[in-house]
This record gives sequence, C-alpha cells and structure tokens, in this order.
Amino acid sequence: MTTLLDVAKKANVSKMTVSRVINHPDKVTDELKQLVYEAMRELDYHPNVIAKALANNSTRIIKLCILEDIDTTEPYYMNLMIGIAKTLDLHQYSLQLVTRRNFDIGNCDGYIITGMRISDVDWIKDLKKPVVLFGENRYGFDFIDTNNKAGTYLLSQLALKKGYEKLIYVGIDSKESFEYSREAGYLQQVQEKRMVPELHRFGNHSHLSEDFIRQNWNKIPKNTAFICASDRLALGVERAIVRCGGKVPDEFGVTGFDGVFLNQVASPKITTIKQSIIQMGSACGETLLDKIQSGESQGSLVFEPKLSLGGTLRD
Amino acid sequence: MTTLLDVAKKANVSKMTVSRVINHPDKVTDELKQLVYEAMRELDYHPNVIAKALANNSTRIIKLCILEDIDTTEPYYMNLMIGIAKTLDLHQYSLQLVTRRNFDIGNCDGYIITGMRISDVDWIKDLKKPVVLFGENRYGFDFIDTNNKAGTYLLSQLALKKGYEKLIYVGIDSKESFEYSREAGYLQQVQEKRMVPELHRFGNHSHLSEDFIRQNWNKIPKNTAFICASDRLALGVERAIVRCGGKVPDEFGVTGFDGVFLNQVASPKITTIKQSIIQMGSACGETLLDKIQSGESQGSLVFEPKLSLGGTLRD
DNA sequence: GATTAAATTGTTACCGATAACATCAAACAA
DNA sequence: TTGTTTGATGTTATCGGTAACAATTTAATC
Repeated sequence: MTTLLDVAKKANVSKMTVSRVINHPDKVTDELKQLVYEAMRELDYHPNVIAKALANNSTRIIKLCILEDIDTTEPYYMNLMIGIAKTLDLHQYSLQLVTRRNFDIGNCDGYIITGMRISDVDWIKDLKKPVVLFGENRYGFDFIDTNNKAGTYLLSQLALKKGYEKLIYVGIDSKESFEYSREAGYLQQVQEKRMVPELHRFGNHSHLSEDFIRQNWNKIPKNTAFICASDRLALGVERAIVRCGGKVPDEFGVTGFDGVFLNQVASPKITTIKQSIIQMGSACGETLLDKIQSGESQGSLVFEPKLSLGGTLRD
Repeated sequence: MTTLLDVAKKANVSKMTVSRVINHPDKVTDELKQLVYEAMRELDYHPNVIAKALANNSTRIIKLCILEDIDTTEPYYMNLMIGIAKTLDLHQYSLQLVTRRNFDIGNCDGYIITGMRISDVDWIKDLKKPVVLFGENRYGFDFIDTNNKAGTYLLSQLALKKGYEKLIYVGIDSKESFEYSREAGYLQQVQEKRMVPELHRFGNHSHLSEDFIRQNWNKIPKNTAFICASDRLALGVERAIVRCGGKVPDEFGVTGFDGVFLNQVASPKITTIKQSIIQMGSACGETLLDKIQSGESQGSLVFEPKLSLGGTLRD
C-alpha cells in the first residue's frame, strides 16, 4: 500500500503538502498540485481511511435508531437498512442498529432516526452529532420522506377523475406529522372541489377499518371512494365492502398508501402510493454524510410520490 | 472518551500493560490484571476500534464477492447481505460488495465469495487474506452451506414414505458441487431402497423442466414423485403435470429445493427444503471474523436441512 | 551464593494521516 | 532600504493503540 509519504517523496514535497492537496487544494500552488496529482496517479494512491479517521478522531460509525417496534414481517426496515447500508458502505462507514434501550452505548459520527415521537424531540435536539430523520417532522430536523400531502392529493384527484362522487378519508389515529400531511392532501383536494370532507381515524390495523365500514355500511352511499392513510387500512376497507356485498371498483373505490409488502400479495392490488424505501434510505445516508463532512445542515429531501395503479379504482 | 492512557494512570501501570490485559491476558499477573479490570470498569473504558485497526494495519473491510449474475427479483442475495452485514456491523467491520470487474480495487481484511466456478479456484487460492465461501466446494476452502445431500435424501425418503413408487430426479445442468451433492442424496435414498435411479438435467428455468415433462408425459407412470434440484424446476414440473391433466399430489408428487421466494407465492406451495439465508450469512461473517482473528482455518459449517411441507406431496 | 534462565513490566518507535505552529520567501508600505 | 504583512511550505506533536525491544524482577540451576 502506498502512503502519503511515498507520494510526498515521489513529488519531492512534504507529507503535509500532499495532505493539503487532498483536503485544502486551494492552499497549494498549482505547480506543486500538478506534481502531487501525478505522483498519486503513478503510485495509484488511495488514502487510508482508518488513519484519517484516527487523526480526525471520528468513528466511521453511523447509528440507525429505530424508535418504534419493528414488525419483522414487513420488509420496510430491511429495505431502509439496505438503502442506508449501501451508501454507508460505499464511503466505508459502518451502520450500527440501536433502539431506545442501547441508544447511548458507544460513540458515533452521526444518527439516522426513524419513528420519532413528540416526546423524543428534546433529547434529539441535545445530540452532539449530526442527525437526519427518516420521516417528516415539524421541529426543524433535516429529514427524508415521501411528499405525503402530494400523495393523498394525487389519489383523491384520481378518484374524482374516475367519477367517484364522495371521498371519505380513513386515517391513522396518531399525532405524527406524516398523518397530518396525508390528511392535508385529501382536504386540499376536497376543498378545491368544494366538497364536504369526512374523516375517520383508527389504529393502523386492517380489522379496525373493516369493522368500521361494516358497522356503518347502510350510511355509505354508492360511488364513494375511500382515501386511506395506509395500505393496511385500505385492505380492511376493501374487505368490508366485499363482505357487505359492495363491488370494488365499480361501486366503491379504495386507495392506500405505502405499497411495501401488502400490495404484493393483495388481490386485487390496491391503488396506492409507491415508496422506494431503499432509495430513500440511500438518500438518508448521503444527506447525513454530507452533513458530517460539511458541518452544515443539508436541508430536507422530499421524494415525489409515485402512483401505483391497482384494481381498486375504476379504470 | 477514556483511553488506554486514562486506564493506565488510574491503575498505576503503563499503557502497554493495559493493552496486554486486553489482548494477551496470560502475560500479566493476576494482581495487575485485577487493578486494570477495575480501572476499566470504573472509567467505562471501550477500546477505540479505529486506533486498533491503524496499529494492526487492518482495514476493517470485508469484501463480498458475488461471482454470478444477481437476479434482483430474488431476495436471495439481499438476505445473504443482510445476514453478513448484521454480523460485521456488530464487530464494526464494513461490507464491500464487489463483482468480477471491480474485484481488486482497494484493500480488505478478508473475503466472502459466492458463486465460485472451477475456473475461479486458482485466483482464490492466491488471495492473501482469509476467505470463506458461501456454497459448498471440494477444493478445501472453508465454506458455509446447507447439507445439500441430506436435503434431497430427506425429500426422497419422504416421497417414498408417502407411497410414491417411482422417483425421478430433475436436476440442474451444472458442474457445481451443490448439484453433485443433491444428486448424491437422491441416489443414496434410491439405492438403499434398491430402486432404479432416473436423472435428467436442465438449466435452472421452470419452462425447461415444464417442456420436458410435457414432451415425455406418456412415458411417466402414475404414482411418480419428482425430486427437483430447485423450486424453480419443481414449479415447472408441477405446472406441466397439471396442464397434462395429472393430479398433484394424488397421482404425482413434486419436491423442490431452496424455498426462498417462489415458495411464498406459488400455489400450492411446494414441499421443499427451507434455507435460512440470513442465518447462513451471519455464520459466514462469524466464521470469517474468527479466521481473521485467529489466523487459522475455521473449518466449514453445514446447516442441517429443514423440511418445508407444502401441498405437492400427499399428506 | 553466583550465574543463568524465565517471567513480568516498561520504553520506544510506529501505523498513516491531520492540526497547529514554525519557517521562509516574495510583496508591499513607510 | 528596512520592517511588516501575506502566502506557501515544512516540522512537530498528536490521534489511540500495538509490536519489538530493553529493563527489571523472580525463579532455577549448579
């Protein structure tokens, strides 16, 4: 392995000059820079990441904090991890998975946090290393997320275009930011069309939305579309409609949100918003690394939603 | 962060003694060892992995070499990577994914190789860092794999127990070791029962086995079970039987091997061997790290096959 | 009891980089 | 011309460990 010193000798300069060419090229004459670049190329020099890390006393470790319970049947977190790991590995960082319990064991260079609740805001603000959240928030933390509002807005719009005359929103009973945004998307579309909004909220389980629909079946007019905050809720709604003798998509429309796993096995597939968790995970990693390197906030990254057309809205 | 020096001071010894307590405890008196342990505990000392890596000039990088084409629809490699990464991250190693092309870019501490062919043996032997293969081989490399022979042996045995009177092996047309082993498992069972073996080999595509069965349908007696070398081939066989008017599992039995993804969507599910790729990936990582640390070969690890009962053998 | 071998502990240099400071030459002002 | 500022480069110490060697103590041998 060739080192800084080898390059320095070959270029007839000091180690420090070579180091500067790499890290602060503006502080070196063009003439020397050329010499150094040439030496590096000839010797096929690659900086030793480990030595660099020691000198900067950094750890090359990123902590991924998953603050909610992990549903192992959902490939959601797997995909997230794969996306993050892909980026981190590329830059020779390693990923450490932590939960609420083992959170502060060991040092690191930065955090990726997902599943934050309001009560977490304080300690996250106190963290001394750069942080990127996975999932939108309204506390000023940089984050990566799908444009939730645009998602439900688009789905609502599509449902209206397909001729459904009433839109009912079936949401998640939670105070998290993404839910507010999804509701906002629905509301905006409904208001633009001068319609009357109707919202219901449940825990994120298909049987809850299913029960609700069955119990209120007689109050639901035909030609209604249900804009659901998750595929899970959508699945419950669809099931209830079918069991009550309704026809999807002819008499009733249903849309979901997520498209991670359920969408692959459901039949008919739900018309939903597809999120590339892997890609978003990669973005998390990149944003965080940029933040670490520059020391500055990198802002948030919002992925525009992609419609995934299933069979639960008219064609 | 507390360092070796802090501990050394607290325990009134030299840095070196502390280092020895950690790495070569047998070379230090019990008395001093106690002092050092206490100091470490009181100061909550955790060794700095980066500094250690620099001193040992190691890279903390493991290369995962996938030598065959990656079928991205199969979660096989994803699972493998997840398993490996899980272990490596635990020990603060990072994983670098390489293929035939970018193989020798950059240094590393060890290799995990999968998809090796005979022509690869030479260069793998020449590698200067520890190697673990994923997938059995007969060239003396340490490996992790399912007990392939036991797998087909068990499936063949089960098929006979269920009353099928003839066993036909549908294999993969490849010279890789795992295929020989799967054939051997079938052959052993057949020979033990004094039956006449019948083997056919194809590329690993469902339509190849399907075509074969359909073309030879009139030569296949009822009450035959097909022992297939992969779920893919099994799927083709099952499809052919159904299209030719045969009944699975009443008239014909089918077994597969792998149970990774296809098994989740197929209907009926194939009776097959289930492999936990994630777990095996973890084992790969652990074996390799042990090998790196000890400098000695760790031998191979063979996972005993687990039957996954589907609907393609009689109950 | 003197000599030598073995076991234990401490010193020094080094892994490969970087920051902080020191040096030096050229450019500029008085 | 001389002193001062500026910019470019080199020196040294440091990050937190470890190996190789030196020094010291203890045990073993004759």
